[in-house]
Amino acid sequence: MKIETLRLRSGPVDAGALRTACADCNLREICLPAGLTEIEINKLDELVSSRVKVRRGEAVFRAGTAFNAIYAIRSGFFKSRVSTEDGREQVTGFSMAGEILGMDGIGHGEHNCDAVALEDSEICAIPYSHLETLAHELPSLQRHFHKVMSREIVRENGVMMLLGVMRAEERLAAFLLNLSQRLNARGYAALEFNLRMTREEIGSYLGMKLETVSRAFSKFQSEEIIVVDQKHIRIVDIIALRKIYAHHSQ
Amino acid sequence: MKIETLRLRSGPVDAGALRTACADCNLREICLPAGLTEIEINKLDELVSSRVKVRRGEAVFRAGTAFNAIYAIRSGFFKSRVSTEDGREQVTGFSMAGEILGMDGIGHGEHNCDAVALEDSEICAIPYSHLETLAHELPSLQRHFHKVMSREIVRENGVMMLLGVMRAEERLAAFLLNLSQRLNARGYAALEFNLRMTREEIGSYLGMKLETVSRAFSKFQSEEIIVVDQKHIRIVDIIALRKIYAHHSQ
DNA sequence: CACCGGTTTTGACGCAGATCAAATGAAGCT
DNA sequence: AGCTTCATTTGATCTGCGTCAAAACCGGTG
Repeated sequence: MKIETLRLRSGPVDAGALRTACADCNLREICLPAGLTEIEINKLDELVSSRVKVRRGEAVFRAGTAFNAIYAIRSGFFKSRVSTEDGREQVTGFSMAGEILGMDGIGHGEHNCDAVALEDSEICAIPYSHLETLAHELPSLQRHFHKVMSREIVRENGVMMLLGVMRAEERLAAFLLNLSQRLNARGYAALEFNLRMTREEIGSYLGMKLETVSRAFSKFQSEEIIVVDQKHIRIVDIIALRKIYAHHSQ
Repeated sequence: MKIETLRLRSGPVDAGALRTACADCNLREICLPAGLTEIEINKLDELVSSRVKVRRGEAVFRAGTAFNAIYAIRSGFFKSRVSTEDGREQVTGFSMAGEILGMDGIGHGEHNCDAVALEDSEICAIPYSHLETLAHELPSLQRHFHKVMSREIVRENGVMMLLGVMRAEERLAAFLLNLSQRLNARGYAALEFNLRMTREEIGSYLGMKLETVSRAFSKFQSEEIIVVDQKHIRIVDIIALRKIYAHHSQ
C-alpha cells in the first residue's frame, strides 16, 4: 500500500457540507466531549477547526513532524506505528471512531509515530493550543482530556503485557476480544466483523510474524472458535476465546 | 522480597524535618515544576501534601486500589508492573528521582499497576484534585503535566518497540543505554552504576527470561563492552553498545 | 476478463531463547 | 559466625515461533 502524508486543507473543508458539531456527533459519548454538558460541548465545537477526509494509505501525521493538533476520529480506522532507523517497524495501536490520535506529540513538540489510515476515514483536527485554552475554561474538559491520556497509558501497559508474557495464540485471542469489545461499544456486531488490517499489521502489533498470525487463525478455525474468511471474522465460541486469553488454555 | 503496601501517614510527616519545598528541590528541572517560574513553583509547593518514605519492597499503590494522587519521586528507585489473573507479571517500567508515578490511575479512577520501591525511597504525594485545581490556575503547569503524560506514552511506545521487534541483546543494550542516559541527566556517572533490580525484573521488563539476561550480560562482558560484577555495571565501550542497539550488530 | 501485484495459507526446517538442572555466590537473620 | 534464602551463572536440551519457499487467492486495472 502506497502511503502519502495527508496535506491538511487550510481551514474548514467546505464548512457547509462537512462541518458537523460535536453536539450532533453520535460519538460524543466516546470521544473528547464525553462527560461535558450540552453547553460545554457547544464551546468544544468551536475548537474543532476542521473536519478532514483521509484516504486509505494516507498519514495523518508522521514521526518527526511538528506537533500542532490532536485528531479525533470521526469515522474510519487507523494504525499507529514507530520504526527503527534500520526500517523495522512496530504497530503500536489500531484506532477507530471516537478515539484520539496524536497525543504522543505533546511531550516533545513533534510526533513520535506515524498515524496511517487503513480505510478512507474522517478526522476532526483539534489544534492543541485551542484545546489548552478551552481546557482552562472548562475544568471538566481538562479532566476528561487527562482521562483520555491516562487510558492511553493503560492501554499501552496492556500491550506490553501482551508482548512481554503472552504466547502467540493468547495474543491473537486478546486482539480479537479487544476488537470485538470496541466494535460492540460503537454499536456494531461484537461477533462478526471485517478486519481492516493485514496479517502483517496484526503480526507487527502482536509481536509475531504474519505466518504465525495466519496459523493461529487457522488453528482457531479448526477448533471451531472462529470462522475466518480472509478479512471477515466470525466469533463462534467467545468463551473459548476468553479461556485462551486468560491462559486457561486448552 | 516480601512486598507490603505502603500505609500513607496522614498529612505531612513531621513537617519540620521532612518537608522540602519544590523551590529548593534539586529535581525541579526534571520533575513537575519544570518550566514553571519561581512564583509558580511556590504555588506548586502547596499541593505537595506530604513527603513520604517508602521502604524497599513496599508498594506506593497497587492495581485495583482507588486513585487519589500521583507521586513524584524525590529519591530512590521503583518498578511498575501489571499482572494477569494467573500470576504472570510484566514490569512496565523502572522509575527514578524526578519521575512521576501513578498517572495510570486517572483514566478509570483506580490504579492499573503496582508501583514498588526497589530501594528505600522518598516520594512526594500530589493529590490529584489539588493538581487539577492548580493546573487550572497555572496554565504552564497544565501544559507541563500534559507533557509528562505524553512522554509516558512515548516511553511506552519505545518499550513496545523493544518487545515487538528487537532481539535479546538489542533489548539489553537499549536498557543499559537508557539507564545510563537517565542517570547521567541526574548528575550521576553515565558509565558506571549499580542496578537496583534483579535479573528477573530486567527480564520481565525486556520480555525475556532471567537466564537470557544473565547470558547476555556475560556475552557483553566477554566482548569487553561492559564489566559486570553482580549488580555493578561499568560500560567500557558505549559505542559498541549503541551499535548493538541500532542493530548494526556484530 | 485476463493479468498483475499484493495478501494469505500451508509445509518443511532451523534457531533464538525457553526450560531444566546444578553449582556458586551474596545478603539477611539469629 | 553460621544458617537460610534468594540471586546469579552456566551448561544441556527442548520448543515455539521464525524463516524460507511455494502455491492459492483476491482485488484492482487496462
